[in-house]
Amino acid sequence: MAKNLVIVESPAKAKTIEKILGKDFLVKSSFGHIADLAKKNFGVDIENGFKPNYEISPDKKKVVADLKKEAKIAETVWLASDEDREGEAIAWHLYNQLGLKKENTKRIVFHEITKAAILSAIENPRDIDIYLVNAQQARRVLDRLVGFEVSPVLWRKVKPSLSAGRVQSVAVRLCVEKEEDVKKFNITSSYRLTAKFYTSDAKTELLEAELPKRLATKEEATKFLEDCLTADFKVKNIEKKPGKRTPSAPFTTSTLQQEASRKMGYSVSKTMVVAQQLYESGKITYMRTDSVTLSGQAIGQAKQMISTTYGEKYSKIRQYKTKSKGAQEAHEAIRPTDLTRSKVSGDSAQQRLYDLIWKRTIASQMADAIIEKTNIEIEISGKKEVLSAKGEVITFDGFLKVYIESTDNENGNSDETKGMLPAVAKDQKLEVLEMTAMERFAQPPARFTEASLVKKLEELGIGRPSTYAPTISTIQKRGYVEKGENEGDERKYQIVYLKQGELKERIETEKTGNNKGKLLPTDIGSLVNKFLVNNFTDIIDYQFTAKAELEFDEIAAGKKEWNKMIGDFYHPFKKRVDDAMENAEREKGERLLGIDPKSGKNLYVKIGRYGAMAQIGESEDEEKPRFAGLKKGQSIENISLEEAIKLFDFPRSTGMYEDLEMTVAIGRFGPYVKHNGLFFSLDKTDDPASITENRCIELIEAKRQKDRERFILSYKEDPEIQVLNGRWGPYIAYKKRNYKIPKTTEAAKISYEEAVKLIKSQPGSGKKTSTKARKTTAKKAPAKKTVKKKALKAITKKK
DNA sequence: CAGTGAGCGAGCTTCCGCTTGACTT
Repeated sequence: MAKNLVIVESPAKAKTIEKILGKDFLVKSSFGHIADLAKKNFGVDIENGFKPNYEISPDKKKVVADLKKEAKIAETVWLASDEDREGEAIAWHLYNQLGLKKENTKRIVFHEITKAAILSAIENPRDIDIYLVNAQQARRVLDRLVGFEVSPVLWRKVKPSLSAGRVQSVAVRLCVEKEEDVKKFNITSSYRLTAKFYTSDAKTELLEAELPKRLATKEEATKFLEDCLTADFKVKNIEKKPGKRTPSAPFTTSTLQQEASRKMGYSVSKTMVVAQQLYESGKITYMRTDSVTLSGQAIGQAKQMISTTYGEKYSKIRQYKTKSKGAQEAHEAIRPTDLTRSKVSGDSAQQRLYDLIWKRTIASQMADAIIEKTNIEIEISGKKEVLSAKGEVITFDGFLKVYIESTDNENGNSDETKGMLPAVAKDQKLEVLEMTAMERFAQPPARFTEASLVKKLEELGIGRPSTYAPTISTIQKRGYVEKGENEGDERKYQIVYLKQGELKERIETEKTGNNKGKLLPTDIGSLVNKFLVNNFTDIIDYQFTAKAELEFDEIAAGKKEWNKMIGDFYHPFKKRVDDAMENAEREKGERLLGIDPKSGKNLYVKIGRYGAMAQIGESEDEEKPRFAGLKKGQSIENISLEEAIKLFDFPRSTGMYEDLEMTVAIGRFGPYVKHNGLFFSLDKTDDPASITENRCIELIEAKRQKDRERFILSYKEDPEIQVLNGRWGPYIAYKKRNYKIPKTTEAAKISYEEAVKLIKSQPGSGKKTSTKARKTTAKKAPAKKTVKKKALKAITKKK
């Protein structure tokens, strides 16, 4: 039996630490937070100083029971959760929920998992910092109040099941406003003038130069080239300037997500899944961090590695400081646990992500790259304008030997790719090969990608490393934003050029407006944002979190009561919630498109209970209006009358199959074929307006084939029991519930008796209908809730 | 989960941060 119980947050960390501490220590994990505000009645007692009502999270009951058992028999319990606000709260909840005693409980912290750091932590225990815990309670309660007060207003005024929150609503706002900027942007064009010269009679080397300013119109560009037809060119000046480049700091969660997105095209959640795998197999340090700090041991190892592999002059020890506000720095930067390991085993995603992390870490401890910048000015006889040729030569590569950071510059600007310039002498005459004036369009602001939105949120101090990926997926799941799929449309541009003493013109095309993978606000997203901006300006203010953080800091310093802060916020806020509930206009985004030619009635588009829809006729009329949902990709803002009229062409009969009619319609989940009471989804490439009878049959047969492949076994004794192939391997399906099959048994050989045994031994999973039904029937009359609501209202009215 | 959309009124939805499994298209 171990004398000491150490509790950390992550199980992978527990394993490592147990090895370091040896047999007198049992190291267990809490798996993050163990307690949270109750879900019902806000989980906060608003009338009693916002007293939180904590309960053990349902999925942590087992963990807590286990920890309690171990704590009881341990001589000393060491609470070793992270040293930040949330970690302190975890320690406090553990203390309370496990019923620990002050005399044998110790709070310890460490920022890196090394023997020295952990032993030193054990030497220097402290008490739980209740001020820091209070700051966390304030944060938690604030988020609950904002989320659970504002969301119901949206259900009432926009659409059910929507959500609002301190973090997600700002994320949506950023996307909506970016889109407005893009729409407002005036795309102008100008002419970029470039020239190519021979630098010697041998005509072997070319010097490329550019006119620093743009020419406004085609006329101006043509005039300029005409002037050059007879001009002489001469090197006016050569200037050389030294420069350097410095490596970036080691990865944090946010910068790792950005680089993995730019270099490998990973979504932020993909990056986190792969990083977690690397972490769990001990290859990298913790992947949810806002710190750029490397441990002394890692820095030492890097120095050693770099010196032996590349030479001493490539090594430069660097300590980085975080630039992001609100960073809590409970961990190290993300780095390989062993820097001598430049490659790891694992699948290709793991190898690539590891490679990225390894290179970034090593580069961060390497010398600057030294470059020489050259600028050659070229004179045009008879003109005052001067052409400029810029070049860059790396004289010492330094960190560039292993790592080059990508940028968000999507146009691959030619400025970025400068090379070495051919040797020329001052006053040397140059022979022109060609001169080109190319029409270039101004670039509208870049829309956010998942990763660039994370970057922006981090800059604003909104959200935490553990929530960036979930936030990005929440705003997509709620339908506030979606990823663009348009790879761009063709655009023509003009070129005027000078070659072999002649002036010519031509037209070329390029792709523009590529929004693939960019976050675009949906109708719902824009509408919800409009509603929130109008009614809850301060909550979705970009500074709201930053201001709250200042107050959390005061609470953590013991200079402010946390419930006082919440009270100061809540009372005016609640007034606006009530006001919006009562007086705010319902936000439907209604737009009159025109007249439906068939009925002569008005055709509208608006947001309904289930999303964007088109409507023919008036809701107030005696005759019910006709409705049709908008297709994916259509929006209230852009849809034309013609497109909207087409939506009412469904359901449409497409023919017969097996003596039964097939109809095509557009449902909640997209277009489908209905046949014999069953539904078959159309492919993305199928157009419901023109799909043929044969194609419908094909779809039906394909689905049937797939269902057959899913099937493995059934039993004579009870045909309701089936062994099926699912996304995660074989499972047993019985009466709409699903049951796991142990990995050791072969699915195809399960006997009826075994199957029954498996079903009996498990609660089963799947449709929640049964549990939900139980819940609702067991619930008593709901009178209580409404009474309480009314009582609350009366109280607020009095004030 | 599969043709909803008004209204009657029930019951439900919802937050952020800390962590992994469990999830069954």
